[in-house]
Amino acid sequence: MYKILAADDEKDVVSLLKDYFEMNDYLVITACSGAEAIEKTALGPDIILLDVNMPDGDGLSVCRKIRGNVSCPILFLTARIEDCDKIAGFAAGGDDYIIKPFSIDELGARVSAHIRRDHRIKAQANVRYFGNVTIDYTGKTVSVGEEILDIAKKDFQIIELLSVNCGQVFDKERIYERIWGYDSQGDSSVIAEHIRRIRARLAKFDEEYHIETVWGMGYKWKR
Amino acid sequence: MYKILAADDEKDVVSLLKDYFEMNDYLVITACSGAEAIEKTALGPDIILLDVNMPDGDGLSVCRKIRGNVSCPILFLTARIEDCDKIAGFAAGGDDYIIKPFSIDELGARVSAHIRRDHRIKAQANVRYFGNVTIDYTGKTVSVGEEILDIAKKDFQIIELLSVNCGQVFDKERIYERIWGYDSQGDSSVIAEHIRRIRARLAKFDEEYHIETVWGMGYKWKR
DNA sequence: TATTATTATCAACTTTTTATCAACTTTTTT
DNA sequence: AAAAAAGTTGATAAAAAGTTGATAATAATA
Repeated sequence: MYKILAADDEKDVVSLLKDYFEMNDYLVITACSGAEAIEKTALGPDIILLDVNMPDGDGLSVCRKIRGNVSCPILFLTARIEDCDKIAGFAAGGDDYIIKPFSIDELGARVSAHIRRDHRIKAQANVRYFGNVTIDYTGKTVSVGEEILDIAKKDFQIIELLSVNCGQVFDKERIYERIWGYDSQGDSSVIAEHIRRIRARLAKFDEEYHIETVWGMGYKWKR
Repeated sequence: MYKILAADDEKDVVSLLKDYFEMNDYLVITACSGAEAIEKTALGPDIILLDVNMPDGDGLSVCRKIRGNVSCPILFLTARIEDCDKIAGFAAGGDDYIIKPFSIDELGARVSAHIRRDHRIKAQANVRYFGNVTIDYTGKTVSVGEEILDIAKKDFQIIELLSVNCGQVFDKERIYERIWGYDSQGDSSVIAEHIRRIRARLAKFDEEYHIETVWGMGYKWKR
């Protein structure tokens, strides 16, 4: 299930987008201001629909901050053709824009195309090596030396989150948000348990721990 | 404007790459041998396209020298599928490979994806250096030389507050407000104790004090 | 120099956070 | 439907962090 972050200050537009995409099995995160949009990038959307003219701050500075947080494609929504040049100048490789009023199906088609393209690109070159441990993000496997470990889905997701952002500390709430979804209310012991199992699996073949506890702050992946 | 270093002994390939990427607003640096490629890493490319089978020296030793010079992603070009394993074994985190013959647009897409990803990662790494002391605000670590110190949460928060606002004096109440929160009622000896522990940890490996007492006023971080 | 206010140090103590385990529920596979 | 695997929960143990108060040391001031 793909996550869409839809940011627009017009409530009508947001709710239209929400209804439409939820009907099509997307998970929709909404934001009604630039600031809110920037915050919610933390939830790791697969694509961002972004109105370029929101009241707080000028559009492009919001974009720039968002670009700093995520690498997913951004689809800019604009009511003014004049903005297109500015957008084009700003947009990164995978980005695109659409002019209001737009056909919702047209938007839907583009969204799905962009997500697929982005995932395809990201699916390439998708193994990393951490000492003895090899993680294949495409094949969803973790191996120590020649040995391929049995890693359950949630466990793999945690490994993925931490190892991709190697060295960065994630507290339990953050982990919960990213993997279970932002609205679930996390029990910290759930994560502790998953971490324990991951460590147990890794330790069986590798003396390295890889997931390090940072007391009071969370966990991080060590290479 | 991004810099690409394109290294291949086949002139045709090099000029194809040069034309294509210059058309797409990249600055292209070319090299026709391993030695030349190593030299030109000094120009600080954002990505390196590297043919693994160049005549001078074996491919991987060239790679290794390049890796020693730069931290940007390397995209290996290879004509032989057999090489892929070797490459995979050598490649660092952000690297990738593509097999000849390749679609130039596919290559273009990957190059742009890799550059963006690499820049994003580098922008995230949030470290500062104070003499011997390195503070990683993302990884929540403080190190003196090679030695990573154990710093507890509150201690780290104090270090963070002071070092980010290096040179500025914070009295104890201010520190309390910022770290414990406005409503908590601070005991000055609590902070004194934390400061003591921080100093003890730093002093173990570094003669520098870094946290300076300003009599009657508070504490400040000295670089 | 004596006095006072401020800061430093230490060790005992309390609280918070994490680890571990076993039982249980849910989901997936056979 | 049964079996197996994955995921969740709560109780308890263990570890680490945080706090406190008594006392010593230090700097500023009279």
